[in-house]
Amino acid sequence: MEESLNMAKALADGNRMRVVAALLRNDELCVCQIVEMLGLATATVSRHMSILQNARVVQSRKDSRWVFYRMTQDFPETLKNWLEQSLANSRQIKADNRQLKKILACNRQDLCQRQKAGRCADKAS
Amino acid sequence: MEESLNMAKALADGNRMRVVAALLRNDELCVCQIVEMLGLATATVSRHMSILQNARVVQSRKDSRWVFYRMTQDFPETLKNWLEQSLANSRQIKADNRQLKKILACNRQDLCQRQKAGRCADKAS
DNA sequence: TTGTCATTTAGCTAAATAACTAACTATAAA
DNA sequence: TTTATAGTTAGTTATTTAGCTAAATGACAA
Repeated sequence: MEESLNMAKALADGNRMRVVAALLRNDELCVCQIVEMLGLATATVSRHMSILQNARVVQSRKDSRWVFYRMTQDFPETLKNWLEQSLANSRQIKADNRQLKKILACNRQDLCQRQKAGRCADKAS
Repeated sequence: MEESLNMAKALADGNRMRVVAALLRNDELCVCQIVEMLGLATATVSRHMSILQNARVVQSRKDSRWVFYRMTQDFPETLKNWLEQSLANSRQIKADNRQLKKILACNRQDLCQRQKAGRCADKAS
């Protein structure tokens, strides 16, 4: 039960659920992009991502200074189906997807640097 | 997202997950039977059940003094599938199922009365 | 090497949660 | 109507968790 329980716990947080929803649509996201989407401190996001990773919901790949996260390959199809169905009509998730489009259009380096003050997405709009 | 999140939170507790696993196999269980299975105080179990009910995971039916819980009809099939698959090999869940057989063989009234001291399942073994 | 940048880890605080006991509600039996 | 019984609700306490800032790590650039 421990594994399933960890997975349920990993999903039982609004911010982590938003990240998972985003990764179900977006293949791969960089920490700074997730930070931008959630509007939380980088350290907080990092901690969320490590919870998701420990639960084997996501996996990470390091590319020079950036860390990218994606869903694990063995994330249960059944759970994926549930999330896709149940989140399809969520205002929050729809808004996140819209914002992500803007975020993905930004230069990552600029994004990271602006996370000490302004917002890329704001600038892009 | 709120609904899905509440459902995930409802499942993100070991004791509640055990109850759900039990209800996936047992159609309907009385509070005192769940108390016996989990080995927690009645009040604690009652609170867990109300969390599951608020999340629309379970529903209740009152029969004179007893309250029976079962899965809601609209509990997502996808989630049910995930739980069945991922919990199939859990030691804990298997042990619970074995114990439930003994519990279901007990007289409910005796069970309730003995919950102030001994254990029906112990007596039955 | 030294400095810079993206992320993680550590340490702290405030809020949420699970457990218990005790008090309450509702049903049924005496 | 009183008394007993099965569950729920309230109130308390201890643990867990999410958030922050600041310090540490690891990779690249000068």
